[in-house]
Amino acid sequence: MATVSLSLNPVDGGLVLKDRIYEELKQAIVSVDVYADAEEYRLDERQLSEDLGVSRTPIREALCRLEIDGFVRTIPRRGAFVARKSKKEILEMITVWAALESMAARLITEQASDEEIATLREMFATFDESGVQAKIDEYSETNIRFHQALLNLSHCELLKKMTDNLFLHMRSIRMRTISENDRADRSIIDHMHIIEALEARDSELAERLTRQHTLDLAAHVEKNVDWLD
Amino acid sequence: MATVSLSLNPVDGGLVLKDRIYEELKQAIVSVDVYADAEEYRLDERQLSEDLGVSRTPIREALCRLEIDGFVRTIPRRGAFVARKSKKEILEMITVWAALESMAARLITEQASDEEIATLREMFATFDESGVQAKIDEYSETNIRFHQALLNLSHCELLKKMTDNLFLHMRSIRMRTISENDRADRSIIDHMHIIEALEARDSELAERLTRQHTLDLAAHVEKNVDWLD
DNA sequence: GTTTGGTATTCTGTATACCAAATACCGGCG
DNA sequence: CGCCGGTATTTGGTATACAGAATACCAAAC
Repeated sequence: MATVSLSLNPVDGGLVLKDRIYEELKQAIVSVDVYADAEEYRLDERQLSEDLGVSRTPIREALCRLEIDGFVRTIPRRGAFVARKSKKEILEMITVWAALESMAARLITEQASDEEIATLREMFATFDESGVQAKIDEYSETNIRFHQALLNLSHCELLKKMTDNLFLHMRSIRMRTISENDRADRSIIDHMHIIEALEARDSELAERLTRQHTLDLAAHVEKNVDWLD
Repeated sequence: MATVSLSLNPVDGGLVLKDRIYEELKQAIVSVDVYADAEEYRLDERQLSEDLGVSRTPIREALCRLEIDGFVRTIPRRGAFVARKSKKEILEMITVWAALESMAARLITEQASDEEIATLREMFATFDESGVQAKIDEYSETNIRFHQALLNLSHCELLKKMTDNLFLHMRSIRMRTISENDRADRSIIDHMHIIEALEARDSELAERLTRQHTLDLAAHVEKNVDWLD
C-alpha cells in the first residue's frame, strides 16, 4: 500500500505560547492611542499573566521581543511601558521607511512580473472616477495596502519584515494625518505616478518617486504634527 | 546654604544580566566561522547556564533576543542553533544595507557639517599614496569603519541601529570577499567618489553612488560566493 | 506644615522545579 | 539481519518560588 500523503499541516502551527502572547500584546498595544492622554500605559507582568492565564515566563519573553520591536520600553527594576514615540523617532521611522520602500520599488522594476504590477493599479480602480474625499476611510485602508503591496512585490523577505513593524508603528500616525486636508488627493496622484514608473520599468524614476512620496509625509509630519511630546 | 549640584551621573549603567549574556553570546557567535564546517553549532541552555554560572532564565531571554536579531535559529522542542544564512538571505541583507546606507548618504548631504564630512577623507589618508593591496588587512578594517561612519554621520539613530546588526552579520562574509581580487582597489575608488559627492552636497549622486557601491558587492557575492549552502 | 527617615509593600530579576515532547537506545519479532 | 515498537533519557517549555530593589506611605521631628 502506497503511503498516502494527506498534506497535513502540523497541529502545532509553529506558534508557541510566547509567540501567541507576543501577537496578542502587540495587537493590544497598537489598538490603544498612546498619544491620547498623558498617562503612561504600564504593563504589569503579574497582571498580564493573570489576565492571559499563563505564567510570567512567556510574558517576559514576549515583552522582550516587543521591546526590541520598539513597542514597549522597559526600565530596569521598574517595569514595561507602552512606548511613546517622540517626534524625532517618528521622523526617523518614516525616513527608514522611505529608504526601504524606494529600494522595493527598484526591485519591482527589475524582478516583478507585469501581472504583479497590474494588481497595484487595480487597487485604486474604485477611486479613479469619483473624488477621493468622499470615501476617505476606505481610501486610508487602500493606501496602507498599496504600500504593503509594494514591499510584497519586491520579493525581498527582509525588506518586508523590516517594514512590517514600521507600518504598525505608523498606523496611529497615519490615522491622524491622511484625512487631514487634501493630502489624500495628492497621495493618489503620487501613487499613480509610481505605478506608471513601475510599469515603464524605470528603476531610477520609480525609486525616486517612491522615496519622495514618503519623504513628503515626513515633511508634512515635521511641519504639522504637534500632538507629540 | 545653597544646594550644590555635583552633576553626578546615574550609577546604574543599565546593563542587567540578560544584556551581558546577550552581548557575550553575540560576540561568541560572530567569532566562529559557521560556514567553515558543516556541523551545526548547538546552543544548549543547560550547558550555557552552567558555563556562565547563571540560571536558564536569563539565558533564554538572551537567546530570544539573538533569535530576533537573526544570529540564532531555534526549532521548537529541538533547541537553539547558530544561524547559518543562506545565499538568498545574505543577498537580501546586502540589499537592505544598500537601501539604508544610500539614505544615510542623502541625509549627510543635507545635514552633516563640512568638518564631519572631512573626517571621512582622513580615514583613507594612509592609503592614498601606496597601493592598497600591500596593507589589505588594515584596509579591510578601514573599509568597515567607513561604512559605519556614513551611518553615524547621518545623525539618524534608527538607521544606525538597523545597520549595526547587518554589519555584524556581514563581517564573516566581508572577511572572505574583500581580499579576494582587485576589489579593494575598486572599493577605495568608489569611496572617494562617494566622499566627493558628499562634499559637493550632491544628494542624488551621493545616494546613487552609495547604493551602487553596495549593490556591486551584492552582485559580486551573487556571482562568486559558492561556499554557502 | 513641611521635610526627612524608616518601614512596608510591590514588582522585577533570577533561580529552580515540573511537565511534555522528541529523540535515542534496546529488545522482540518477522 | 532488519524493522518495528516501547521505554528511557534528554531537553525545551512552562510554572512557581525566592531575593533584591524601588516606590509609597506613614510617622516623627523641626
